[in-house]
Amino acid sequence: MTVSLQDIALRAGVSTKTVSGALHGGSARMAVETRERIQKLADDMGYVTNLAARGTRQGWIPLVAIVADELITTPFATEILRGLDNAMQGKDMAVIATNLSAGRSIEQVHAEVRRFRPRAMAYAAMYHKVVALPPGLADGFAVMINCRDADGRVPSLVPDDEGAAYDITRHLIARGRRRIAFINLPGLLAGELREAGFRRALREAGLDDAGARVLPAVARKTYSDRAHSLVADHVPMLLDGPDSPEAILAGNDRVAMEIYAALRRAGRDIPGDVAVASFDNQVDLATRLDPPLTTMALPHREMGRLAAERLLSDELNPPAVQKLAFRLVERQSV
Amino acid sequence: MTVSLQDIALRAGVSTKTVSGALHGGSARMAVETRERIQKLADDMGYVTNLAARGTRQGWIPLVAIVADELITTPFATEILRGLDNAMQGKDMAVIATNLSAGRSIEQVHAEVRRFRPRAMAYAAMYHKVVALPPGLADGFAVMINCRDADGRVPSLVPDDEGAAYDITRHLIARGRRRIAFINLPGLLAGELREAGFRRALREAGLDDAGARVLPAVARKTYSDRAHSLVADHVPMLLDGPDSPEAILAGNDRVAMEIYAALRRAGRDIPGDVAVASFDNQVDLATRLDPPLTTMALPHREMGRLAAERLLSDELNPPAVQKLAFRLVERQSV
DNA sequence: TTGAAAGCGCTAACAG
DNA sequence: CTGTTAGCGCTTTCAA
Repeated sequence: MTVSLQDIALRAGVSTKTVSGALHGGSARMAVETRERIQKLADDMGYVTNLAARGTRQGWIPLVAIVADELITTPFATEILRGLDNAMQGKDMAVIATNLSAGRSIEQVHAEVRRFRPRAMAYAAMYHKVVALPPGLADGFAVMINCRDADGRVPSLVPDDEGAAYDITRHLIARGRRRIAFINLPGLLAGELREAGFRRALREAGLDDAGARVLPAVARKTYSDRAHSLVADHVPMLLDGPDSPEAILAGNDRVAMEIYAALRRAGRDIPGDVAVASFDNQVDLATRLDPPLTTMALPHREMGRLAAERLLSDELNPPAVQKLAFRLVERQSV
Repeated sequence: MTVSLQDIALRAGVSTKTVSGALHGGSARMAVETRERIQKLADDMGYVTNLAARGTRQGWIPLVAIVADELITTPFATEILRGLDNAMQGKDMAVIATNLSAGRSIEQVHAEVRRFRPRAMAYAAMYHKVVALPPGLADGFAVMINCRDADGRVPSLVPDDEGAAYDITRHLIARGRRRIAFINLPGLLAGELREAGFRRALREAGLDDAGARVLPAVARKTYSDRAHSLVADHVPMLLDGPDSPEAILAGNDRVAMEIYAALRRAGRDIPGDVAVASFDNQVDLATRLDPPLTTMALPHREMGRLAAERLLSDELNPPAVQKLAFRLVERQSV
């Protein structure tokens, strides 16, 4: 049924080794005539390399595995995978992604995936977080994406949330806004870091960071898309209170969208009365809001790209935690 | 370094066959005592099955491959993959997905992927479309997802666009709306089918389908997210013209979002003055619009689930083209 | 119930 | 420059 090197060798009247060399043997010196004859023959016979067989010899299959903490379900994950995929193009590596869902521990999934003998594995998280990797797995992953190992033993790629909040806040200040409120994502590492960056920017600008209003976007302890939103309560409260804000910073673009609706209901103009800025750059949304939303784009693509590098390199002393900068995408809401 | 069956056999003082049987041999009869002793030993020694090696023997690796027409980049793709992934859970199958990007032909990618000796392959498209599979590949794919083979030789799973448009239009009519406009997606099979369903529903209700207004959402020949939108022009024109519509059907949720903005600018209430309905159910968006959007959810998850079934079955005469129903998600815009 | 040996398709090492 | 041989880790006969 399927044709093997041996079959070709038989037909060509040479040894399997010769065929192997002719087809895969890189720059091995060999009569050009023979090589071409064999390549033609292989083509005609419909030969397809058997990577599984090669794998037994090499000890690994040209496969890179991502163990994802629910990651694959989010639109952002696709950006990470895209970055990875692009970087893998031409490297002759396939990407295999597994979700860490429903009652499967990291160890279990790690072991399951390892059976395929991938070249390397990465761990990826949906939200920026700290992950406590089980002891035995310290060197089971070549890199952690969008998260970092609690023990700091595995090289990590994380977004620089603190810096991003600092940057966007400075941007708002530079545009003349001084009273800035922040409707943040509660219970998330990203939110915590962003609050720090927000306050640092205020302090540096000589604004009162002690009095700064940082409010949670939802009623739950931890932000979730489905949790009951508080935006519709917060915004009128902010507008009617003392020191009505000149700008509102949103925890993400969906929150920003709700802020738009609330401001509109209150009859305020964006950005005339109140500027709005945010984090994520969920393109579908941000470009279609009216006015289009100024927001900090997460470095997802970049993470994927760097992860690919790390996965393919054999470097011994990779950097521990690498913080990746967001990108300010200026539209018309500021 | 890595421990093999032989290593265990040596330590246990039995043959490799015995170890193989003990660890993977299903219900093969064997001294329970021996089996348990070996399993324990394997565990202690940190044994991990080598699927590549097993693969040489079986002829395939427990892997299912998706060749995707740009698919992975869209949020909907994740739904298909999720459905697939869920269905594969417990089947001990991994999913490997490859993009068909930048100058790589279907044949090329198919051959590349086949080298891994996957159990089966599927072809998936981003938009509902007809794909002309190269002659040789007719049985290279076990199933086509979100598209169908031009020659109808490969079993296909496609969304029932015609039926969905029919259903949502009937829904609008049932809610008392008679003058309905449709801002559709030009140049796409989905749009074509939906227009047919839309018109069928109008005809059946005794409404004038000849005079029905079906307008393209963008200026380009083929719809794209980035093409220049015509919504802001169409909506006022419709409202100010004769027979101002009581409902507007949108080609997708993003278009619906723009319709919301245009109606708001014109001072119309949704759904008081004009009802809005749509296709996609892009949850982030649809639930957050004000009012939340009534829309037809695409059967992506279902496609993934059914694809998994087809990929794992050896059935000889699978159904040719299977149309999957959308699901009406009622919110407050109608 | 267990063991020995062959073979899956490939590549690496060593001869010729 | 090409051929022979051995072996990767596993499963599958066929014997014991």
